[in-house]
Order: sequence, then structure tokens, then C-alpha cells
Amino acid sequence: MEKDFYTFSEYMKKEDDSLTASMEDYLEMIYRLSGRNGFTRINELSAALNVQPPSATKMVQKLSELKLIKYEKYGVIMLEEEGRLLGENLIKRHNVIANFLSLLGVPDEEILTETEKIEHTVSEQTMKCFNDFICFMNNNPDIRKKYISYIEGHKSNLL
Amino acid sequence: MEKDFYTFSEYMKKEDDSLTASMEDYLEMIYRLSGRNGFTRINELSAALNVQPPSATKMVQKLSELKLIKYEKYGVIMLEEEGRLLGENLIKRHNVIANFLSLLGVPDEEILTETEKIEHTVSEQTMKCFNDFICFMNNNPDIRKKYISYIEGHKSNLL
DNA sequence: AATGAAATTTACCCATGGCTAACTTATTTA
DNA sequence: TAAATAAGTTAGCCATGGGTAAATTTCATT
Ligand SMILES: [Mn+2]
Ligand SMILES: [Mn+2]
Ligand SMILES: [Mn+2]
Ligand SMILES: [Mn+2]
Repeated sequence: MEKDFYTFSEYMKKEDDSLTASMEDYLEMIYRLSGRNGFTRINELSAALNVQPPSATKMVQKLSELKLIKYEKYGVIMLEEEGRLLGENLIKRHNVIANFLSLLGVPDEEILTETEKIEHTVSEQTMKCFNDFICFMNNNPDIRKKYISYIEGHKSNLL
Repeated sequence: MEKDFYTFSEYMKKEDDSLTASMEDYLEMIYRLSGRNGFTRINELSAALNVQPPSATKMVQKLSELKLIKYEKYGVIMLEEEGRLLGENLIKRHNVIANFLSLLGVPDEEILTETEKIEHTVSEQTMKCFNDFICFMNNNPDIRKKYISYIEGHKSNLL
């Protein structure tokens, strides 16, 4: 019956295999930017993530060490097979969460921000629950409508 | 139409007024532990959060600087009025999220962990949405039952 | 009151992920 | 092709929040 609390930092420490939250953001973005040409560059990446180029360089070197991307000094950034797969899953996770929040009534302007934060904190299990919720709402449009009008009703209360 | 992405670290940077994720965890726990006697101590706090005493000391000094708690070297830790209020709200937030996850079908063993992570990442707005969901489910026990059996059905698929 | 044990602090150390300034390499352009 | 510009890297800094080892203070016991 003992609760076992830890601090946020402790929970967010990367396991041996897994990536840190920031590594995930970079990999996710590299995946997005590689969509067009099959590669991206430090400048494009740093702009997309609103960090300075040296920060991007450092992280890219790390991801390269981990064999998730192919990169050599001054060159282009390309995903390795493992990185591509991981990136794909990160995007999927991102989209499930964004979808989920949208269904819940989180306003459009907040969805990206909230998703960008939450995506790094939820377990596989929880992701499944989010996904189940999406499916449930898709399979029950009547309930979905009822829910939408319910929260519409609440909005006015809060303004 | 421009998406504006930032890295996790950037989103999690504390605003001038607000607390970091770890500060929130400490304050929340100080609030819990103060329940019995109106105070707590470094040892109790560090044990409760699974950190070493020096880490607790450091954070307690910080919170004391911010006038959220009253503390002097080797003494007891007591909440200041502002800290008490904040702590109360942190606990409320924690409970809303735990409730929300529970309704969604996140297994009991995961609820604490998931809550401890998610609580630091959601906006006021999103909290309202979580809360609306709870209310909706409370007001519609029929739908709630339907949802529970829906996810029960899904469980078997995944094992 | 003296001593030993427990609680707490201090002084450092480490890792992460930002940043700026200065330097180097690559690419344009005159 | 030489000079100017753009792109990228390196070195070194900062803040956060952990940790250990050693010193200090408090408390309990004799
Ligand atoms: Mn993110
Ligand atoms: Mn994302
Ligand atoms: Mn927490
Ligand atoms: Mn909590």
C-alpha cells in the first residue's frame, strides 16, 4: 500500500535503450524534414526546432553516434534504417496524441504545444488507452456529438 | 499556416512566475507530508521522493528563497501561505489527472507514474478538458459503462 | 556533561541541453 | 578565380537537478 513517488527528472531519465525527450524531438523533426528530399541539413533543422545551429549540430552528432542518422561534418543529414523506423513511430505517437486532445476539446491553437509536451511522457499502455478512446469515438458518432455539445455548454460557463 | 515547433526543454522552461517540474514535485510532496503535523523534515521529504538528502536540502533552500516555505538550517519545513495554496492546487491537478487516466482505462499500477509525469506538461485549458471528461462520464453512467466494456473488449486483442 | 548516532549541510562532481563568440569550410558571385 | 557570404563547427559558458564524500549540527543516551 506504499505509494512510490519520484521526481519528474527521475521519471524522465532515459533508459539504456530509449531516447531523451529532446532526442525524440530532433529525430521526429528530421523525419518530417526528410520527407521531401530524403535528407535535411543543420540549418533547416535548427530553424524548424527554433534552436541555434550549434545546438542542432551537437544533437545531430549524438544521434549519429547512436547510428540513428548518417551524418558527417558539413554534410547532409539522412536517417539510418533504425532512425527512420523510430521516427515513423514518433510521428505516429504524435498524431495519436494530437487526435486525442482534439477529440477532448483542446482548442486548435493549443494542440501542437500540448502534444509536443505530452508525447514524451506517456507509456505504451497509456498510448493504447488514448488510441482506444479515438476508436471508441469514431465508432460512436452519436456519443461523440453528445460529448461535443456537452463541452460546448461548459465553455460559456468559463468565459 | 506555419507550424511552430520547439524542443521539449524549451516548452518546459519555467516562466518567470511559475515553478519547474521538480519544484512542483517537491512542493506537492511537502504539502502531503505536512498533512499530519503541519510540518515535515529533509529526511522524510527525501525518502518520500526517493532522492538523496542533499538534493532535498538544495531544493528546499530554493523554495524557501521563493517564500513558498519557511525553513532554516537543520529546522523543520513548513508551508508559507502562498506555498500552501500552490501545493493544494498541485494536489488537485494531480488528482484530476489520476482520475482522468483511470476513467480512460489506464491500469492502476501505472496511474501514479503516468500522473507524475503528465501533471507537469498540461496547460490550464487542457486540464479543463480533462475535467470536463470526468464530469461527462459522471453525468452519463450509461456511456461510461459502454466505454468500459468497449475497452475490456480491446484488452484481449492486445495480449 | 560527554559521547555516539542520526540528521543535515557543504563542497564538489556529473549529465543534459540550451546559448554566444570565434573559427573553419563551403558556396556564390563579381 | 578571388572575394564575399552563408553554413556549420568548436570551445566554453550557463542553469537545472541529480549524485557522493566529508564536515557539521542536533539529539539521545549514558
Ligand atoms: Mn515534443
Ligand atoms: Mn511531436
Ligand atoms: Mn510529478
Ligand atoms: Mn503529482
